[in-house]
Amino acid sequence: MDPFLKLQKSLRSTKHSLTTPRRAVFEALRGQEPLTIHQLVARCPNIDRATVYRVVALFERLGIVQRLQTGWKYRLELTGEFHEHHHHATCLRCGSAINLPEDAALEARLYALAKRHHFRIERHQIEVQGFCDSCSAVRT
Amino acid sequence: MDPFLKLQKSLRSTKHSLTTPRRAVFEALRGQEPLTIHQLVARCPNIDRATVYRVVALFERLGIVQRLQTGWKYRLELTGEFHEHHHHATCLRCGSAINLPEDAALEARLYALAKRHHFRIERHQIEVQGFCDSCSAVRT
DNA sequence: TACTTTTTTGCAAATCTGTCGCAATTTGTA
DNA sequence: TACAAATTGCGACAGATTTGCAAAAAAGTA
Repeated sequence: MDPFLKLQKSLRSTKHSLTTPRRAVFEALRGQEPLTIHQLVARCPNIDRATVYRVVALFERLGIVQRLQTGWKYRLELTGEFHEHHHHATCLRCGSAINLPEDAALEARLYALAKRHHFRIERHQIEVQGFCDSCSAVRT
Repeated sequence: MDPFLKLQKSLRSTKHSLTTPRRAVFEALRGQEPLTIHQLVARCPNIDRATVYRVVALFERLGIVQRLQTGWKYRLELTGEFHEHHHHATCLRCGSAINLPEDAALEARLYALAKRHHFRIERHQIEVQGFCDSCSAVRT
């Protein structure tokens, strides 16, 4: 389903409207990499900083956006519903970030683990740090 | 090995001393759940906010502490070396954070996935959001 | 369409967070 | 104990995030 329609639907069903600022934030986040709030504000021209914060808060509440801790500062990105779900692997040596695709069996185990602890998962993120192919070689 | 001795060793080997503030921060973080910086400061009586920030920065550099994104604000906790490794589940409704224990099979799958992508994992974190037992009930 | 009601937004002010310089205090060492 | 180096507390600050409120935009209704 088209992410845009999904956004509309998600807003409608919670009695919110699809306004210009909300559309702008959504578009800005559709790019490849997760953005810092600073970058996000920069990519939403003519939209007040306070409004961007308010839209992000709304989107987080609706499960449209999630924040990740990448090193020092957090970054924002669309959740799996609006963006292909994947995991993030960051190289400790060169700093590059690659995406690891979803793995159904892995997710299944995670859900089972949570269930054993009476927790119902709605979303999840997996972050790994290590060495990418080329840096693995260099590091000996 | 006793976590405390480990801390001493870690500090010594990098020419840092085990001072009162550092001991206090370490103790505060040994509790069950990860703490927000605000909670951490509150649990270190008579220790200046700036000092707590400085200790946390030092501990992060030494790999003693790591920061997690649990919902809205980040939280701090001891790394696997000083604390048993586990995953975090944050309730979207009440905001509480619980720990899910390590699951060997799950980790194995994650490592295998990374290996298929030529990435060598050194560390990882898994964060899940959803509803805790009591909030699951309320939400119906 | 014209009018009313409800949501959103922009702006400015207020509040938090995290950082920095520096003098005073504590720790390590001989 | 005395000296040198490391660490802390305090006050001041820059940047991040939130809030109140009036204006603007969107939704609902006749």
